[in-house]
Amino acid sequence: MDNFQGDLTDVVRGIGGHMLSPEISSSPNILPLPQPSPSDLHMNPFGDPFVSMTDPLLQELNAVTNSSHFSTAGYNANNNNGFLVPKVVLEDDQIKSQCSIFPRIRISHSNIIHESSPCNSPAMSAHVVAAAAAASPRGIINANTNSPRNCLLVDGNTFSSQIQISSPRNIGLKRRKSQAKKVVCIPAPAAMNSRSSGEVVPSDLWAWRKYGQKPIKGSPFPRGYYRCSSSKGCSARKQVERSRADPSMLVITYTSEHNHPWPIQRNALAGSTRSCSSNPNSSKSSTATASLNDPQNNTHVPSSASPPLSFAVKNEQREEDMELENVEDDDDNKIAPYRPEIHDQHQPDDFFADLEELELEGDSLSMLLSQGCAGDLNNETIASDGISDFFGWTVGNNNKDDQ
DNA sequence: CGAATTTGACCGGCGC
DNA sequence: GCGCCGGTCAAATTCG
Repeated sequence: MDNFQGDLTDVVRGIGGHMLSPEISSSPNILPLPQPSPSDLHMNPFGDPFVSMTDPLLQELNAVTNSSHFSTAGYNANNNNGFLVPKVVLEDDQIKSQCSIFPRIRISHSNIIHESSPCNSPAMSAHVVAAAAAASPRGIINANTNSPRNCLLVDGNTFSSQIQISSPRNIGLKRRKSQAKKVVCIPAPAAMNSRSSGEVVPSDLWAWRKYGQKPIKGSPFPRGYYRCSSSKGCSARKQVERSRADPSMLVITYTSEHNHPWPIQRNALAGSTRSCSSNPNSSKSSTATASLNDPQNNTHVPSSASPPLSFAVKNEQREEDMELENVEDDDDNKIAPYRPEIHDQHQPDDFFADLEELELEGDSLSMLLSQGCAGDLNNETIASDGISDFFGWTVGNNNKDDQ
């Protein structure tokens, strides 16, 4: 499929394509799609669209979490609309088992719509992991959290989301030069993006310029290094690598913050990746033109079945800050504040504030999906058009916005 | 020809 | 102190 960019566009496209068929978009069973909030574009210094992106489920999650306790029960009976009651699980024990250093809160939330089906069916699972701690002395982040646990099923497709919050209790870990990091784990689209490596470079609203690539010990996949080219002097960087545990997943680590507003139009400055700005019909340098829906072109995606489309987001707290915060942070649930450097924009004071916004006003995904609903919905590649428009991602003829 | 990517070299942190 | 490793630099290459 020429329209498919083998990057984040694919992810969202996949999301939209799976989640929002025309009938779904108009179905009363669809979760309400809140209106976009201007703050959505300002709450994520990393420029990670998924960070501020709140899936519609999060709203229910919020509703549930606002209740007195988290339900650990499974799905309940359908409601009148055919929804299953979302299961919200506080999986603290699980987190503790994962990391004995930091107490964490982990919220799993899922929903099922219409009908049940295996999560590994043509699926879209959003797996959001928010962690404020660096468990590894070297700041290595394990974002291989892509197991399709909880599923939201939309018209036979599944969706799941998880929020994992980690509170830094990094006492005893030796300080190491590190920066605030945010990890996004997304399903790797077809590997057709870059010229030689074939590695997929997810695109987002920011313009990134690759400045290096290194093989990572223990991983068969190299790690690509990108810096923001949306604005000169921007220190934002990201690293893109495939998950060694699940090569079908891409782990994107955002470091530093953008020191400039979120660009209205992508690639306002030079620095947009060729793959993003090039003609989507170009077979050579267009970003991974293969689709998640096209297993034949997914050279890096297991051919068994369409992989669950999932992504995870993890916050990393500066270890320096952690240590400082440890002095005053006696509350396990209090996260050391992360202070982005975008001065003229509202930014959360801490990660929980971030999460709170994510829940309370985070409706980017919904907005995206909403726009996707309003877009061309005539086939499976549909719904992401609105999303792509929103992010300025190149989809089809949308790349005219790049100029 | 300008811009983006590639890739080897270099640098600094960390463990031993 | 040395080596390993990750991250960055910058020249060469490639592309539009």
